[in-house]
Amino acid sequence: MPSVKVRFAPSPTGFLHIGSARTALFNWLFARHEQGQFFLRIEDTDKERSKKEFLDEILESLKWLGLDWDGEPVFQSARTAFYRQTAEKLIGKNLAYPEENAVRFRMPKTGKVAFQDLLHGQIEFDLTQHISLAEDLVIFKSDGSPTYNFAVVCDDADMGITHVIRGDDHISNTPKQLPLYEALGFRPPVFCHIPLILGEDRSRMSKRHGATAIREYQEAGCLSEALVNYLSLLGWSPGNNQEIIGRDELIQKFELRRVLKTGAVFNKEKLEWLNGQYVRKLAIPDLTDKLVPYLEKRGYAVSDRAWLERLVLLFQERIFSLAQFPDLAQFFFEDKITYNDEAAKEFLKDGRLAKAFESYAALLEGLGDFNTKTIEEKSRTLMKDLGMSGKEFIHPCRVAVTGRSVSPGFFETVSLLGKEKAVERLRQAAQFVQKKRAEGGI
RNA sequence: GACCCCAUCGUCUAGCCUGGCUUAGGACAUCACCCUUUCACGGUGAUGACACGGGUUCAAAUCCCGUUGGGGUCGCCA
Repeated sequence: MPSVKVRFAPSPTGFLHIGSARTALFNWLFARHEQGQFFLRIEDTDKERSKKEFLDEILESLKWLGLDWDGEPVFQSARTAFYRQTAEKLIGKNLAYPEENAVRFRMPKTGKVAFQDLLHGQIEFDLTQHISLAEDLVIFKSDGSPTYNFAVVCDDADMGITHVIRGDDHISNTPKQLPLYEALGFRPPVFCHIPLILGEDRSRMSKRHGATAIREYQEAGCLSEALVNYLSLLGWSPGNNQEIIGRDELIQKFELRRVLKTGAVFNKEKLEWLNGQYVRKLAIPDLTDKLVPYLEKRGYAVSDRAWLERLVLLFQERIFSLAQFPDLAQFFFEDKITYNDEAAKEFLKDGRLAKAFESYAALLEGLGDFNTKTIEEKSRTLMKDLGMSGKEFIHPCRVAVTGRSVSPGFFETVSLLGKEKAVERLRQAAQFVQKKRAEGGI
């Protein structure tokens, strides 16, 4: 039993597309599960459209996803001589011929081309009925470079690829490639055509459906393990009801035969949910490390690591992506806060507030220990003295201190914000409500 | 249009290969309730699907055929 050899063959004519990434993932998972090899082949025969920066981004995205490849990537642009020699052989046997500087392969004109697809079973094409198969296939362009279908066959054979796992949009390329294998005397690999990732309207996922570049997901604060988990569940499942599966477990459980034949619609909400699950599982120091770049991007520099980790702990349960963090925690970093209109309207209209804020500011100012427990105890005593309920007191105070109606636990927030800021903001709020009342209410 | 592929809740899916154990299971989303100082997390519950029509069979989501629907491909792009 020869060991499994698969490949992922991107063209550096764009970023790593989410659909391509899933194809790469299935190849990688299959190779690792079978303890085979996963190669990278760069299909850069299109001189016009191939760009170095695209290549760099694709490689970077693959690394980020954790899809490590074996050996060095093979570049088709460096193998023109090999393709040319192979084409010469065909010409020598009169199986191909030059025509206006291009070379065409004599396609068989009658009969059928059939193959066993690992997922679909027998697939066959009647050569007399399929329009695109009627013409002789161009294998070398007049600019001297090989065509896709030719280079693919030469390389897959030369690299000893045992399984070609690719999108099912390639099914129609297979009957063009098979006669080439035969003419060249190569044994064809096992083909496995997997379904595409679809957009909401069930057409192949593209930019108009939303983010398609892996990099965009990375930048939006998606965790790579969550994306890998999500992508693996698009068109495949372990067979039980398991939703959370890490990389190692994926490798262990992945079976090509369990891949579905139906295209799957990409669902952003479920990805977010899954990402949230992974965020929740992270150790605080790790999560903090991952969050720091997002803070820096916003210009929020934090020198007190211990404080930051306490803050991260407060938000770990409520963020779905890393990029949300600076927004949700904004009031911890900005000196000045502005009141959210709706929040102010709803929670800053109680006539007792000016006095309550003043008293509360004074109380906090006098506190020795500024920990959550002490703050909560003293705060509750104050509420009682003021004759206010928890809701009547806490909601307005939250708006006073954070500017919004949503935040982590109030007492934790006050504690972490620190005495100085909390007191200052409460006094400002006292002035604010007084002024508003003088003007005739909010 | 021709050729090819596909068809279970709105979405991702289990079950289909090896027909009965299925009043079709889980997850996301939605709704309700619980927890609670808000949001979120967590918990409980609800709504919700075998595209249709023929066969085969004692029995079909599961096998076969057709219809319909959707998608993909028809380049000297990859």
